[in-house]
Amino acid sequence: MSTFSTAMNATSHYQNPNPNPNQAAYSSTTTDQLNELLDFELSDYVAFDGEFEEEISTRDTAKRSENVENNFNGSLSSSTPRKEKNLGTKDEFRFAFRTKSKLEIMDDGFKWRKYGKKMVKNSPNPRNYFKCTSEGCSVKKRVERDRDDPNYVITTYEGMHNHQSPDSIIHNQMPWTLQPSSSLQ
DNA sequence: CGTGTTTGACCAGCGC
DNA sequence: GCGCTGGTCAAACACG
Repeated sequence: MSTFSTAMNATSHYQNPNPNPNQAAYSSTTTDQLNELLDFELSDYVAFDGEFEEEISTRDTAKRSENVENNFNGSLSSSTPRKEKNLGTKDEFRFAFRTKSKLEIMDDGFKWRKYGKKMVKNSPNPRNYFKCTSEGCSVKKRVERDRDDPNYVITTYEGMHNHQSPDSIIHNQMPWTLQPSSSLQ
């Protein structure tokens, strides 16, 4: 495992979970503020570079601690590491975080098109696959419920947006503001 | 009719 | 080589 960061408990400095280099930093909003605005809790997020490709959801069940509340806490690696297929370039950015939400679909300001849904091993919950619908933007995200705690939703972003969030342009809001979206599914 | 979702089929990587 | 698994495709479908 190489570099990754867990910053959930650090509400003071907060990185943009939406890997978009076009976006400015929005340091003025805290998770508390978000939690008030939104009906979910951004409980954990993990950014990892190209070398750290192990998926959260592939954590070995047998190795799982009963203390789920520790979240990932730097121990995301699975005991059965599975080499993932090349993401195209090693520069491909991946980013996962976990939110406490009743809704699986977060409106993060970008427009997503669902292109797949799959039951995955070791999880009773299906995984949903989304692509950014913006032309020329190949960012993908995966959304699934935490098998340990169905109250949590695990979202994994893959790639960088090459455009601005339509929502941030129109409403000048945080481009990565995650909002439960009742309009989707 | 246009847009987005659903879902079964298909493909590639990996372990045995 | 074969089976398992995760990821993607695309036709069919639903909905406004």
